[in-house]
Amino acid sequence: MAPPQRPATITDVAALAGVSIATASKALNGRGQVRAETRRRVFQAAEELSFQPNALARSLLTGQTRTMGLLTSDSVGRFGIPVLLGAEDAFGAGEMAVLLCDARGDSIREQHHIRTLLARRVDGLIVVGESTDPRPSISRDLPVPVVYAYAPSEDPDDVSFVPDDVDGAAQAVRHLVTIGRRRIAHVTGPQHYQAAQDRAAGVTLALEEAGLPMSGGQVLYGVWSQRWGRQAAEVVLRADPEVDAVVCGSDQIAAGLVEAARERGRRVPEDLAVVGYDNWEVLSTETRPPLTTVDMNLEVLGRTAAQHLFAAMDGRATPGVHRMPCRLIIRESTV
Amino acid sequence: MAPPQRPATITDVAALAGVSIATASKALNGRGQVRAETRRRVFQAAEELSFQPNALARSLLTGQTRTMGLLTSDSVGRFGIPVLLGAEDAFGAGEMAVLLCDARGDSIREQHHIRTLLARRVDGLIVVGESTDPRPSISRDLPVPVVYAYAPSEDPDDVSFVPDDVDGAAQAVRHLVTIGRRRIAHVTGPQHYQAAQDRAAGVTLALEEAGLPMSGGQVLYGVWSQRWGRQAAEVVLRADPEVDAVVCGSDQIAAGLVEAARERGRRVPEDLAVVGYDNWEVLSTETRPPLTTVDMNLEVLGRTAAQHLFAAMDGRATPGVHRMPCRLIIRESTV
DNA sequence: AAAATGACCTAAAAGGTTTTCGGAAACGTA
DNA sequence: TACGTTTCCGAAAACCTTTTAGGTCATTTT
Repeated sequence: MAPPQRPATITDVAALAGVSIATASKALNGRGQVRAETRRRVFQAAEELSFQPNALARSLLTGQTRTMGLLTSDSVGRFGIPVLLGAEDAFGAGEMAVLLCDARGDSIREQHHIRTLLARRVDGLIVVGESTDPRPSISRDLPVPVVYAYAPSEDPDDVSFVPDDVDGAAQAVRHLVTIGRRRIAHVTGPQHYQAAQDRAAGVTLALEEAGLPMSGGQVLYGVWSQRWGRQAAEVVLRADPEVDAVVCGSDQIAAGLVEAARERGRRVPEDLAVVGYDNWEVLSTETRPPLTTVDMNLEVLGRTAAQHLFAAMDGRATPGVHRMPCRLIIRESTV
Repeated sequence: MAPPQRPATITDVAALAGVSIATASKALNGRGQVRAETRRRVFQAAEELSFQPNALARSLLTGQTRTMGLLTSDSVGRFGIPVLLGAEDAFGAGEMAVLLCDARGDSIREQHHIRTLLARRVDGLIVVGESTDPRPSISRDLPVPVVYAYAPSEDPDDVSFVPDDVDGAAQAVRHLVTIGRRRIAHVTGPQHYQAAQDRAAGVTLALEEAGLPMSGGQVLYGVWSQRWGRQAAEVVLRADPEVDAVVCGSDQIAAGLVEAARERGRRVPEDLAVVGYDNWEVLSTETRPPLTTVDMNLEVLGRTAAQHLFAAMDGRATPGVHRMPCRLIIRESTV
């Protein structure tokens, strides 16, 4: 009556069904020759004992743990989560488990995590960065495949997935051109960020395509904050009072810029169209008006990285930096 | 010369050191009697082969995986992450690993995750909710201890850790009273949320303590958005034009309320002091002015939950709902 | 009737580690 | 020399599952 303290093993099942261990295993896994009646008995016994095969024993034997390590350097949140969800989707639901480690930007801690993950015999590793700046490779001498997401590896022989920021920013500009804007400025984060450089490159490229100058004559680098967005509004408006659109390097910057621009009497989007970046919904849908913004499709990126890790575990890896397309989300901040 | 394809086992180490497997194991783990010279030889062999004990085999034998499952129902982010970090801290760095599962609010998926986590023989489970509303217990008949964080279990025999929202909101009001505010309103989320009720109760309690009425006569329930904060600003100002402070149920509401109040000519904090809730830094430090807000200490909560899980794994559980203190972060939105 | 086939099942090995128990030296004591 | 003690080490069991290589029996073929 009382549920067994020790979980049931296949030995218990076999005993209850009156067969050998081997037969029980084959019946449960649908392998080998086993009579229908026998199979039924085994299943019934397993049911009765609520038997759950011990994944450790199985893994020890097969050499496959069906577990991947997810190594993040940021505090997981912003980029780690979409990768996690994507990874869960990529392998059939619950097939694969994810061991999560946060190195908190400390490479000693990272090394330590790598060691314990390997001791647990994970089948593969996904390394998620906190920015798109290239990071040192960890793949040297590792016995399992590694895929880098968001932050690419410095080693071109590794497999990396990053958002195509150049194209994302270019899409934003093309959209603004389409709706008739001609004096377009660009406000973004610190110049030393790859993301800031890429997005600036995309803006520049698309402006050249359209034969337009950059309003204010140059990209405005700053920090990734709302505060800088507010400051930048003044700079932009002073440099070119006729400016009719701004592409921002992040939704935070855009939110600040919109707020400050409205206070200075510019209507958004009528006088000034504004585009953000990240589609961070808590910001981009709550500003007034809601922001047109570039979505980096992080869930798709995460899922793709996971799928690729799966492929790499089968020995089918395609090295290099893969740039994943972004998509423009059009809301009311651009007509 | 070439590094071995197959990772080294203790058998390899023992062979290289010229001892038996048992001796090698004892030497490496510092157990049993083994001569210093022998121990040295074993360690050297292990080093040379960069031996890393197979955690699967060890777990299979000892019955301890040093792994816990973290089961979230929201999309991990907002509440799951602090708990994860706290959990990592609670067990010595890297001692314990965390298997992360997101049920995405689907109880079928949750059941499935529980099964696979048990099959992997996790030592314990932490269940993280997305609101403080009580949730169904999963502890019935589980062979491992379970601790609930943020959302308590409906079963009072389970162990739950939740923020003390009543006291958190009361702290906010007491602070406002201290700085001389006398007409205090409360704007919060949907009434059916436990969090909204608790915070409203805390505000009411503290107002009664101070012998003050609630500005507007009643709590304003709405939704947890910035948009509602903006609407609520008008309601509050119309209901009591002399209102001098508002306690908000979330930073999002507070951000919207501050923005709208300023547009209607009220200076914050001179004319109207505003307190948020959550200390969601991306919002609370970036508004103008930065928000005084209630921090739920989620990392402490997570760490405590993890420590308690550790205790429960040793059979020392203290059932019940534990309310963890919040702390008021004072910034410029209150004088 | 003997041999071959096929259907169904089982014993045993393998995977890597820890632990228990006993054995073998080396040494001191009577 | 015989015996007890201490110190160190090794054989083997245990954890639980999957798979391989046979083995047994009934049925069909020659």
